[in-house]
Amino acid sequence: MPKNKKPRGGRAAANFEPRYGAKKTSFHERHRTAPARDGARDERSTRADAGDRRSTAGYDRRPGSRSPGHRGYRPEEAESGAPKRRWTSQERAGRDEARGIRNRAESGRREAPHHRDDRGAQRPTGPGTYRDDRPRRDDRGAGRFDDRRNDRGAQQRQGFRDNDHRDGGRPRFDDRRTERPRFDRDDRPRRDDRGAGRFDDRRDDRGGQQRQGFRDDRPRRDDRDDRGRVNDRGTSRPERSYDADRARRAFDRDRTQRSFDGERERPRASTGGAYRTERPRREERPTRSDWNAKPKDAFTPGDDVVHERLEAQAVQAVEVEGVTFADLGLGSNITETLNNLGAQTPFPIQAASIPAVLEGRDVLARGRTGSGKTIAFGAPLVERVLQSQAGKRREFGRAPRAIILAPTRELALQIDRTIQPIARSVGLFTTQIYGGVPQGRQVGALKKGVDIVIGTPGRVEDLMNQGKLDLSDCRIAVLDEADHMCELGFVEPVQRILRRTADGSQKLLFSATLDREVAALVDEFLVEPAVFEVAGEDQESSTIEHRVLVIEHRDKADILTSLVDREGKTLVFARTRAYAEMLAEQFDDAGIPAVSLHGDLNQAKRTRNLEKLTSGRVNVLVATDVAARGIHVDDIDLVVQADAPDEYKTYLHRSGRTGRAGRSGRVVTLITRQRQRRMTELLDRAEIEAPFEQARLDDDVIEEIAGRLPSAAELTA
DNA sequence: AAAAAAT
Repeated sequence: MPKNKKPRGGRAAANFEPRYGAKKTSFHERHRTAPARDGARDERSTRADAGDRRSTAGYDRRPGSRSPGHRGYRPEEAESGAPKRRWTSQERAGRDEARGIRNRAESGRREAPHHRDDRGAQRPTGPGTYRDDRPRRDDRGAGRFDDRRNDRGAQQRQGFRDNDHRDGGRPRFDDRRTERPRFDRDDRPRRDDRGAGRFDDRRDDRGGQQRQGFRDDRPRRDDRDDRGRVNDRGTSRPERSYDADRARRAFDRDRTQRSFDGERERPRASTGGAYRTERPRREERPTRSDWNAKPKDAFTPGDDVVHERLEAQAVQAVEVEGVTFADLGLGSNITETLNNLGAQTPFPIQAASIPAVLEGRDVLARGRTGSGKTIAFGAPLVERVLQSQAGKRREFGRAPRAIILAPTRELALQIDRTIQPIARSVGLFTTQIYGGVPQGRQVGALKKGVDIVIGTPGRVEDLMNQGKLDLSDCRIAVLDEADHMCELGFVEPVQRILRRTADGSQKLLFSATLDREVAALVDEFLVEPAVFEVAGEDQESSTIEHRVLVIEHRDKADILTSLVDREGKTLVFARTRAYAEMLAEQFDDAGIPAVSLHGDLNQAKRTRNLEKLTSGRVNVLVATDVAARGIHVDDIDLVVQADAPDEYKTYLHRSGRTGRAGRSGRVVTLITRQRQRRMTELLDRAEIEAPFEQARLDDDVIEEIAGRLPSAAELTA
């Protein structure tokens, strides 16, 4: 029902006093209806309006209907009250469901709709008890993150050594695009899986699996590819003329700008050559005469091999020994701050990307979150902003010079906690721009003037559109978790934001699983990017132990409780918010303090719950994939996947929450028999070796994983 | 399915 059809005002209001879904009434509305009521009742009713209208509506006209302790107790309701107090179908459903749950025993007595009841109806069914009206867990204790910076720095750096991602050694980028003149750009058709693993001489076979997996995971892309190929041959060009035009315009502008952008001093042929492939690629592709008609210099040689050169650009840890941050070109204030953050000497990804960023180049880098990646882009970003402002006064209300985008609010917060001290050490200001909190403070900061914005796409775009955030002077844009930011739903806001940054702005794309998914952005926004990754970040050198438990679905709830009933910090991943919430309550009911983290919680609670795990006030956090990427909590020694992920990348990111800082970590994934095949394929794609074990509730495996029994290895040792 | 704006 459209809102404006709601009965309102005058007689209508008098007859329908408990209005459907009308939770709030304005002062004016209430007083417009006043004449239709009798005085005394009106006064009460108005007071009631200020509270929960629905819970009192319709009851107040009969004396004695609100006797204490019997809220909603109304024996006469059936005769006189019912016609006026209609329930929405949702309420009715909730009531019926609730009655069912209570075996109808109490249905006569408790008729008032409890709001929680209808939630119960929607909750996922699962083993284990689940009571809706039970008082919620205690959420007292506001969490603050602030003072952990120093620790974090150190841990981040150490974490560098562990293996966030499996695909570390493999170039995933498709170079196909490079054969196409940039003017003829359609982002989509370029992506093609073929050859994804081809350059991986170590595992040809793997490559094959990977490619397949790539398709399986993303049918959407396949569609595009298929369509794209058709388009490439010019048969259905008009189909996407709109997109193509838009992209082309943006591109052309960008391109022109950059070609003559002396200030950026982009290395062209010379450095580009360093990233050039020696062997011709794409032999499986037919020649496109229409493309060849384009001028050769429409695209640079460096472009066509960025992706392929990934592996060759892998930075070896040895190569950076003895190098200091100062050597890389960072100023003394920044260097000192990095030291205070626990970063004495650069790690490979930093050693590689810092000079490139300082040169003004666009950069693509793979490096796990919390591995020094934040510093890898953050420190040179601060340095560059500083240089670009050298000699200038920092004006009140100046527009930001750099923006960093992250996929979740928690990650944006975390990035700011690392970058803010670096920025402040040279007198620059950062601010967080993300949703779920009032705009006031953020806008206030922008008004005063901020140099570096760190945020999530939604609020950034919101403020942009409100005219409160001006990115036109933004010379550097960073995408953290760039591949994720290129997924459906994210990529469009991100593109719109990037388009509003200064012409020719420098782009930095970072992720632990950087793959061809970023091609759309790379094609539009990056110019001769330098591509880096860290050698040796593979699963063989990982400190993470992976296991898969094949279980009966009916045992799942109890097995989960059993797994989580342990000493160390445990992070449980669930696929949906509702299930995450349910599991947290289930654990709590079982006497294991647990909190949840997902998008149904308000931001205060999200922040607080995460902090509870960080601080150790609870040991169990049940989260959706909101926590899969970037979230850095020390000492998580067990990751439980209550639901198996659908994508290998998700598996890698989730499991990367443990095994940090060289510590050991365990990842256990619960699946049912039917899922074994899919799981095998996923693990293949991720190049993870994990034994599958049948497990029942009281099996030793579970005790062992939870750490209540020594493992076989520990026994023999 | 989740995330990312608020209403």
